[in-house]
Amino acid sequence: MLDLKKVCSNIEVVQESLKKRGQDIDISELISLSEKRRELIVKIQGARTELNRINDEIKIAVSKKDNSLLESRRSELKNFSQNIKDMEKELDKIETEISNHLMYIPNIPHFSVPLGKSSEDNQEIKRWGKKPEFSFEPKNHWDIGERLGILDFERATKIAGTRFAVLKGMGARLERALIDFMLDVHTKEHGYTEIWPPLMVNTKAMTGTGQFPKFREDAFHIEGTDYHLIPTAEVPVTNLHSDEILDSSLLPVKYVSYTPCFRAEAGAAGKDTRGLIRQHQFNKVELVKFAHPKNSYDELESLLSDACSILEKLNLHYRVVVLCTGDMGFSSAKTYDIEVWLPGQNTFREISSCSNFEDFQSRRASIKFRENPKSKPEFLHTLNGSGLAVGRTLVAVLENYQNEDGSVTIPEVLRPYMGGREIIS
RNA sequence: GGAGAGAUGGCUGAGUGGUCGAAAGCACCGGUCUUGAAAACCGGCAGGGCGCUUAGUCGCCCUCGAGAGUUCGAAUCUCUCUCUCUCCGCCA
Repeated sequence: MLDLKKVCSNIEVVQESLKKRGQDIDISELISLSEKRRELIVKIQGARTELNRINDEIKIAVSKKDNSLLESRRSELKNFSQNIKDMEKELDKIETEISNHLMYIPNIPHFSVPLGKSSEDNQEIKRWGKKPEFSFEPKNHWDIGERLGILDFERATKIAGTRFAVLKGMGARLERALIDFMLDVHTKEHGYTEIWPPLMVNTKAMTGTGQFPKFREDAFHIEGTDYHLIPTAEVPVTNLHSDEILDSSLLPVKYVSYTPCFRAEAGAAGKDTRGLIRQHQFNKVELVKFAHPKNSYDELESLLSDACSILEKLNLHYRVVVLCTGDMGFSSAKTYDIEVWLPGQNTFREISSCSNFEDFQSRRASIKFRENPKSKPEFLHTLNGSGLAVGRTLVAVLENYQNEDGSVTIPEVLRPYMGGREIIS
């Protein structure tokens, strides 16, 4: 959520930034609502001052037992206070409308974000490692996995439906190994604190991080409750500190959280229907930071490098792109995507997305910090990034480490997590 | 699921219709004292919004879990909701 005051005093900047995102939102109504709000508040405050003054007279009348004065004031005030209540109802209506507007306005892109319309305009800023060379035609992960008996899509369909998978034997073990490996790296080498949160959250939490109200359709909802399956650990972990004021000496707060993620994938019909790439349920290790506004972009760079380190340890070829203004997520001010090389599909695929939300989420969820004990609380900056998407990492391992005979070599760093095993065959 | 109790500032906790945005204690911050620290003493210390001819050690307004109601006036009375705790039952 943007700051109403800032929107009103920087109308052009906001309108311009919406255009950059390819959004055609007219904010003139919001501006006039804001004007109305201010006028009404001034009126109500004046009336209340008067009301409080007359009430003080009544107190005196009561203490002096002056009943005639008391009676005359009473009838006078009854209408007066009703009038105030009516104005307050009107104000409430206006404020609801204002928030309805603000909740649907995306974040303003950081000045360093390249201008563009779609993923075509994203800019590659880094490339690490080399494409692996094969003396044979590399296969898709679903072919590799099904032949090894470690991936089963058909039976998953039977018990749930499309966009689900069953991992079996060494497949399930590899998934678990990846989770464990990632958590160990981030907690032991990068200083993140591990969090195991609820996998279902309420509407308030979903609104705090920006999923709701605009993207309600993307989440699974438990009927008859206010519980929603989390689409990412970002939601519970960021909201961990909602309605809190943190001491600035604690910043940055760094959390890592492995959770399953649930996405309805509404609007993705026909996309990535085969394989593990796009599932209704997948595992992800998520990095979340609460940072001081003055260095949140440095924190974004280190978050990105923390995520990249996992791919480097696994020796997987990848590139990093900066998302352009038109391709960025709703809440983000700047996003890097990490894309891993998938030889079976002869392409780079997103495996992590690292964003700085600045104060967009912290304003919604009310997460503040205090510079020193005497200063006013300010909104801090929130960041997060996948470190990494586990299912897609498993895909990358299968496709990059496949052998001609259909077996898959286990990357060295994972072997301790696989009981010392070197190969899946 | 059944029965009961409760929700007040960073924390503990007083407050049952007006002078209460709120006692007291703890924590924290500043000061006096001290070679330094502690103790003691003094002072400060909730969040949000609006205004301004003086942008301030400024003025005003709101907020005692949330919402609605009674009343001239609600932390205090009534109703609804949410959450927490205790006991019993059930259960991974």
